[in-house]
Amino acid sequence: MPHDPDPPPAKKFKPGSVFFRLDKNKPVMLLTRKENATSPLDIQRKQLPIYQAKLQLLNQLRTLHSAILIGETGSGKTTQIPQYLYEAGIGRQGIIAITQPRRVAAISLAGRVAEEKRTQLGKLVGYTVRFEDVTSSETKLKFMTDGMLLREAMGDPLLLRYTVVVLDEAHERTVNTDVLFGVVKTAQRRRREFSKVPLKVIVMSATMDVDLFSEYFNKSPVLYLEGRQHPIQIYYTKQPQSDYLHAALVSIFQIHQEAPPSHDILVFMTGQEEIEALARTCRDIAKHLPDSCGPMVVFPLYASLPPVQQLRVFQPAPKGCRKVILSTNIAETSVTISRIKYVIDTGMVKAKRFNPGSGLEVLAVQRVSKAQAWQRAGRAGREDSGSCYRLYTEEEFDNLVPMTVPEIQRCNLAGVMLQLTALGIPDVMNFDFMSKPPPEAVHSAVEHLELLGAVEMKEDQVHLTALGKKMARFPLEPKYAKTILLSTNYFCSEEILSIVSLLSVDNVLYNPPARREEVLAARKKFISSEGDHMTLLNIYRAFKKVSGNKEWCRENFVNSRSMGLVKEVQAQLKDICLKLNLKLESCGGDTASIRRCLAHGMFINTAELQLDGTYLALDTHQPVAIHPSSVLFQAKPAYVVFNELLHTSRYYMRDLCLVDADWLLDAAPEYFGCKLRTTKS
DNA sequence: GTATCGACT
Repeated sequence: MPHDPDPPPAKKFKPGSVFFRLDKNKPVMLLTRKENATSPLDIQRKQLPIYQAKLQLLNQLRTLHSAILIGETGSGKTTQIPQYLYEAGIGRQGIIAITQPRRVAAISLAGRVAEEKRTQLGKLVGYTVRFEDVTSSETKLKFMTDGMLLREAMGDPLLLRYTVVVLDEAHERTVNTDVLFGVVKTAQRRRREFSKVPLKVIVMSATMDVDLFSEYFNKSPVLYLEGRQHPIQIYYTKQPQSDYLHAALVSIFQIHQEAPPSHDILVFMTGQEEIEALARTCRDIAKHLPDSCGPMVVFPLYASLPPVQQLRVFQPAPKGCRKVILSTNIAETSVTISRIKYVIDTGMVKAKRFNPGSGLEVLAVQRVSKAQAWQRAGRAGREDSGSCYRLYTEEEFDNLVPMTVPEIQRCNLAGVMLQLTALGIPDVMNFDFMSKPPPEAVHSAVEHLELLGAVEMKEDQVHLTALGKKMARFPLEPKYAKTILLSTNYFCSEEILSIVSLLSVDNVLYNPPARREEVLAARKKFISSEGDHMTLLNIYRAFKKVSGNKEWCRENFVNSRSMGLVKEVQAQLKDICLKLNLKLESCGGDTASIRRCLAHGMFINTAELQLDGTYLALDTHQPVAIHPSSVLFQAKPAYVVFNELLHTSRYYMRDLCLVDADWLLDAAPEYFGCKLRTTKS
């Protein structure tokens, strides 16, 4: 298909190369691309690029223990390979698992494959994600989130129910996928040692960075598949841009003035605030454009946006009107929008970094990696050829790091280390990670688990305690699991379950900066002088009182979808408590019991008011401050425990609870022995 | 007197 790129509408750009994801010099199994969406399913299946390689692929996969499969989205690899294996009788003794980093992907892929197999979802083809298990004893092709397979591995480290594990989207390098790499590799080796049914591992990835995968899985062969990516013309700026927001604004309107109105624009930016600000600016400018230009609709897109507003980005713009979507990296992988013709890439992203020394995560705006820039560009070529405008020079692009640092190397490892220990991995400190996290991060995670009483060190080996074994049952950060287990001592498990559920769900509260006054007024009636935990609990109680009424949620700036999730999490945690034979009680209005329990569970995060009015974190002696979003911001309590430290302009404590010094001493007498001012003087 | 990218059990 000859490709004639559109002329660049923005004069200050210069064209780069046309973007094809696959390296043409590598051996590729397939070539042509046919498409006919109206044909029956079985014909559609045969028209997928992968079909022509079916026999070749099966011959290889039949004999290999591990394989790396490289292929673009659209090659059909995720839906077809599991079916090919099943139809060829490979792995029939057990289940073929296909893991995904995201729930929606697992669910929709299972639906698609069930349709192709003409069976009811949940029979031959099923899926398992948190809160939803659509499988049965007949299920042979099981789509699941990688977090779910990890959970299953805790009860069955050899994964004996499975004969094949397909790890999809491996290039995303999520924490769970990275841990799973090690878990399946270990299971595969041990099953061979114990002469069990072999476990076949197939790693599927979109990138060309295959050496690492291949090397890790015992030098397994790499198979390449042609995708169906449409060509995308890349443009770079001629000069470096000092202000990417301004550059984005100019580019949007240059495209708007020159391109046909049916061509939608997707702009990648870093966060909610700048997206909302640019959206306002765009709408203002669009109002004052000459009639020749045509109207424009601008939609922000980010994760904390309420669901109703998120759905708007999928509606086609009215005829003659251009759609512009300003998005965070949510549109890189998680949300796919059709009819995008132009991508504008600021080259920036907001991402977590981890400082193993302080044990703190920092959220910082930084440059994207090359792989991420290609991923963004690819969003312009899903149905047809497209263009990507990079708001940086080709030289700047060349200087980007090739790959985003895997998340496992920039996150807090406490949960991961507890999980690995609970899996019975013998030497977790030296776990065979594909990309090793910094040793300091591993050490501080194990120390944290020791302080919580989840593990003990014996002869340089990490051993799970009885408490740790219980903690690992909860799908929570270890400190929250500990707090739940403690709550029976304070007769307030019901309340703690609610609080922990609220804390473990993101974006429970919606805070649009433009409506700040309204938000504050609405929050006022829930505020507790005892801190943020109690305030959250008040909001949750009010939410339940109105049975989750959506109107109430909107009026009170509460995210109803997140609150629904809170309820599901709470039910799941309660279920685990019952299985552990914990006694669940409510303390009613006795909030001191709740705060006592929080003090005990989170004593590592204690801050003490100093004589000069500042606060000191007692574990690190780090000066800290109360975050202005806390309900205790104006107050000066002598002692607080907090959920997390946020490092921005200062070290801010977030989610605070007022506590008594005595409670802390009771909770950890040795730890606080001479730490508290009240005991020192 | 501050800002929360994105997933998952």
